[in-house]
Amino acid sequence: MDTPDRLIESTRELLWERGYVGMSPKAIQQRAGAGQGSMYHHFSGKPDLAFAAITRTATELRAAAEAQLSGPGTATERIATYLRRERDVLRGCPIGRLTQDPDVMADPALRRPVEETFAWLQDQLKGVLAEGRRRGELDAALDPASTASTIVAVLQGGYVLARAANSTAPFTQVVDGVLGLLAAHAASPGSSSPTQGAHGLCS
Amino acid sequence: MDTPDRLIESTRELLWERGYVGMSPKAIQQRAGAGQGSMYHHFSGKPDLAFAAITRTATELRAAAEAQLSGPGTATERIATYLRRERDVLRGCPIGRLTQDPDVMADPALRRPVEETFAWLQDQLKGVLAEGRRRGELDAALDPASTASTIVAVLQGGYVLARAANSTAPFTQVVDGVLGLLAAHAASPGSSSPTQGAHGLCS
DNA sequence: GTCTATATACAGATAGAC
DNA sequence: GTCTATCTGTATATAGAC
Repeated sequence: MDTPDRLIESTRELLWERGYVGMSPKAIQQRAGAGQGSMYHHFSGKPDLAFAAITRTATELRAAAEAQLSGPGTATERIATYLRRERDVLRGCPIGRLTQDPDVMADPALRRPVEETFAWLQDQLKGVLAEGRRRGELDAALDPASTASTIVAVLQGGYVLARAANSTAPFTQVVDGVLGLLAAHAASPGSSSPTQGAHGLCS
Repeated sequence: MDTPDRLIESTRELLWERGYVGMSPKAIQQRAGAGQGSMYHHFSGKPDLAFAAITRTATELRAAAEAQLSGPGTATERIATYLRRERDVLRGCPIGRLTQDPDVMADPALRRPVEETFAWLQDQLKGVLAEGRRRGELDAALDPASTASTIVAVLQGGYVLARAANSTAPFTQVVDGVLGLLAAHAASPGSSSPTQGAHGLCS
């Protein structure tokens, strides 16, 4: 790995652990084993490095989600694969945490990949759910868009609860819960769906 | 409001906006209209002030939740009142955001009120759900504990999605979604509940 | 109680030698 | 490309006068 790469990886880790505000250039350099001059030769400064780090993390996250969501199996199975893949639950979501970082949200360039990643993820899930519905795997009354949002919200909230409790248990619990809900919306063979309202997993 | 109070309020705001890591003593003083010496006379330093601020915020949050959850109405109605109360959605959750703050989570004294608030909230919701079930308002198969966790996760995830999108719409959407789910678990009059698994809102 | 002075370290770079 | 100054400002206090 060359120096720019090590600097980006170092920045990614620190961004995940401490956020943009809690990360100093010095810490980036030390973790990367690079000098001051080296860092400023390859990058214009902290925002530039953060941009490279965030976009790389976002790209990886998309690639992973895409792999799991486009694998074999029913819609529900693929979503289960995605939600249950191995995660560093107690470290939190490397993209979701940036949402709380005032300096990231204040900078349009840094903010954009965060916003786009969430939009993309919701859209992917929506696509999988819509496909499941078309194939007759899922209840025709289920709304793909709001269900997708709810799944992402449960995921992000699961991280928060896990960190608050310093335990992965709440994360596992809510993920199991949302998957159970999805299972409850499997189309009953031979019966066109009943159910009420127009909301998310319930609609 | 006396000087210590103004300092605590100032700290609460900064903690909410910028987090512990992003908040300096100088900023606290300026916002409170207090001098350096004054701040260090009343508080031993940044951690001491943060502790006062966090516990105050936690206390207020509990009082508000308790008021809404113990009001009149069915279990579902009270939870709807709680979830739909006015919130500064785009500012995020003042307690939940601390979960991402490395220096808060590393300090047991600062961490405890965060952990306890989430535990308390889940327990309150669990109580309301259990009561609703006892009264026959909710499906007997619904699990109060995991449903409570899911509700809190959706709430916290809703904040994340809202901040990512810079819009309150995703928050409203997921809150409506989870309330719709709860409505779908209203005990059907005269029919003992069907449904599958043992998970959260679905169980 | 509040103010001003002082202090050490770090943040976040820039400049120029090698 | 990398290293070593150098620089301005802030972080986070402590000390002592008033």
